[in-house]
Amino acid sequence: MRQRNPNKASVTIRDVAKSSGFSASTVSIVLNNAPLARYIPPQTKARIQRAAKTLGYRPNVFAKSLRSKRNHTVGVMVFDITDPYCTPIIRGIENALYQASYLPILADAHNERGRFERYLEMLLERRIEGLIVLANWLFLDINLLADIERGKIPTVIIGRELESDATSSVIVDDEAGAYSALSHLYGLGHRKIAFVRGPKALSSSRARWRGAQRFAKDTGLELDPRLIVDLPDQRNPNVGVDDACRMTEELLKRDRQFTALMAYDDMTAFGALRALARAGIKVPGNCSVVGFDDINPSQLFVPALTTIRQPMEAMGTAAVTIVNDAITAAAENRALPAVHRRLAAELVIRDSTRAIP
Amino acid sequence: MRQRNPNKASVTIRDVAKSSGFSASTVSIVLNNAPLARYIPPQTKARIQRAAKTLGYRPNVFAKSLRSKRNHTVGVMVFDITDPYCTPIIRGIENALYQASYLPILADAHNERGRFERYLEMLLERRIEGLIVLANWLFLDINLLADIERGKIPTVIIGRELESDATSSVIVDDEAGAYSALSHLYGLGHRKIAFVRGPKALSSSRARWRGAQRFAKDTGLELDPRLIVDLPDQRNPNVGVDDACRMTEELLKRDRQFTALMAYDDMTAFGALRALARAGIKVPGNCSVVGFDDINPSQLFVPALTTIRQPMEAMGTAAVTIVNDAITAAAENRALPAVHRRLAAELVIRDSTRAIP
DNA sequence: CTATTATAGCGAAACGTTTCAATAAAACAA
DNA sequence: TTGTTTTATTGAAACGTTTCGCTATAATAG
Repeated sequence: MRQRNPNKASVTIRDVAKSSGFSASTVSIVLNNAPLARYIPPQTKARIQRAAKTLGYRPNVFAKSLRSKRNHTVGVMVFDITDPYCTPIIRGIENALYQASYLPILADAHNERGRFERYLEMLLERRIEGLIVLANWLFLDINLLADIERGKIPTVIIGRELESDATSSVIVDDEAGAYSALSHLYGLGHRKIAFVRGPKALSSSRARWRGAQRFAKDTGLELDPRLIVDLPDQRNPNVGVDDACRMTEELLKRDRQFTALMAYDDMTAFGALRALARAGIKVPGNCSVVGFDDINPSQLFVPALTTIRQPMEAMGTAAVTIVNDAITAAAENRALPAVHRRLAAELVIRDSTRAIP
Repeated sequence: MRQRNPNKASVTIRDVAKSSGFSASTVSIVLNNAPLARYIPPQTKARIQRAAKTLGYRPNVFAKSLRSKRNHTVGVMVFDITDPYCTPIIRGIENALYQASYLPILADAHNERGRFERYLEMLLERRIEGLIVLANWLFLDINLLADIERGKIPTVIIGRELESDATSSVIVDDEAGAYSALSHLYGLGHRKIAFVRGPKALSSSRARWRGAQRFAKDTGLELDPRLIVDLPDQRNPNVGVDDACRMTEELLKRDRQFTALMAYDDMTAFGALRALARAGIKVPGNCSVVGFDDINPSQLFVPALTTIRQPMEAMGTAAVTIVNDAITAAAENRALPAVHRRLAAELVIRDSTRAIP
């Protein structure tokens, strides 16, 4: 049914050649502005361009890629796109890729290892030129690393630093962020401070706690172990808020006074806010609360949440820069060592914290 | 530098052929389980499979697509990925595409027409097999439609129904949703109800208002024009909350009693909640609030927001189903008329509404 | 006037597949 | 026996590009 000439779907470079009166080679050279285009007189160029335009010529990417081995495509592997933390990072990635004329292929692992692997396979088959992994949630096993390295594709991991530093990474300075969060509370006069820490398995959780400890040591602030609770090591980010609410209630039951609460992240803070509201404790009147991340809902909340902002869009941009450099390096056959960027987090003061009267 | 044989990058089908002792044709037939594979004895198949596996053969998608004109890729054009309304829909799309072994190419128009067009061009160049447009925010001009139809690619629009119904669509039943929202408030005994309506330019805003009017007519409820305000026709969804807050304050200044407020959407509701909190009005104690959409933050809010849930994930799935059907229809050269799906929205009762004492 | 170089363009090969048409052996029918 | 069908495999062409090497003319140098 679908013969060649009769209803030929798309116009090829040879059609342009025929129509303009030049050869396919010349057309290719002109249209790509290849080095040899230097020798081609403007008149010819113009004729070819015109022909291409009137025919509506659209080069076939597959044919192109088949020869050039390039396809201007980057894989973006997310662990859970539903996580509000993800979205601004994706925005940053998307925007930077757009500037560089790359297109992102999106893969969402749904926090499942098997899915991650299947997607990785699909992406490699597609011959993506680079890969950005957004490790926004737990358990990035060691051998996942092996999976990635097998691909020999320029890769950046956002939100996690791998043990072997062969793979580039972009992370935020959790420790310094937590340090400044606690410092903020301390500056407002708070001394009895409760902590809802993140799951122990998360490296970011450990780093943030280190920051808090460091601040405490630097200033002689005492961290009361009875005011510290931990979120369980579980994998479903959606119930994180419920967990946080529960842990905060647990904390309240201990019946130990505190005037401020530092949450592992904004989601945790939301849970804490709910628990406090239920207990009739006013925020920030009776208790200040500080979060971490500055995800989108935080500014909407009543009261708007004081938090440590991760520069998420910048993280996405940074990742693209790294991957882009790696791609061009590879194209020129130069080796390029892995890059590790650690971005600063920034305190954003809103309505959920207040000085002690 | 990069000669052919020496450091040949990837293993081709001919390598498998050589290694297994059969021809490239046979290898292709076996590996794709083509019709002719019927004649190939299991032994041969096994040998070929084994060779392919040990060599780590990965078929080159470009070469494949070059012949078959198929690439198992679908464009997903979003108008603003930052909008929390988007994420669950994207999740639905991604998941459904994954089931069908398609990969999504993500494009975010940032609400800019120029960017939309550039992306559309890039996607068409990529020969995407289908296109899903997520029109989550304003101004989808008529001629955008022309742009899309020019591509002759199976397309679905989510969140908007185009005037010419040549393009398939998936929308939610805004009118019925608003009807049930108002019905809920009415059922709780509310009679003095304020409205913060959406921008007039948005068709969904008009539809929701129609739903409210219909309910009012059906029950004889009186809609006081002095309790109705409109969000301005503007294009930045991020300041939507501020606008809503301002409009609600405007409403409060009018000094007319109301016991409930129906917001255009959840974002608007957040703004209203803020204004009410500032005015010292307790929700739901002194005033009930109902939103629309059920975006992620709504359940986190204190008080958790009563709202009309859009089945966003299902909308994404539905879009993929439509596009998938269209693609297979096109592959078989059958014409398929545009499909229009209207999904039901569902009332979710949480803590921001309460019966009148 | 001849040798060189710059300019202008083209033909053909190659990228890695899939598929059509052909071939050849084996199985079967007459 | 011969002729036909089924089974098993293959060579070659085609998909639409890009690029290498070649030719041919024009300009420049000696």
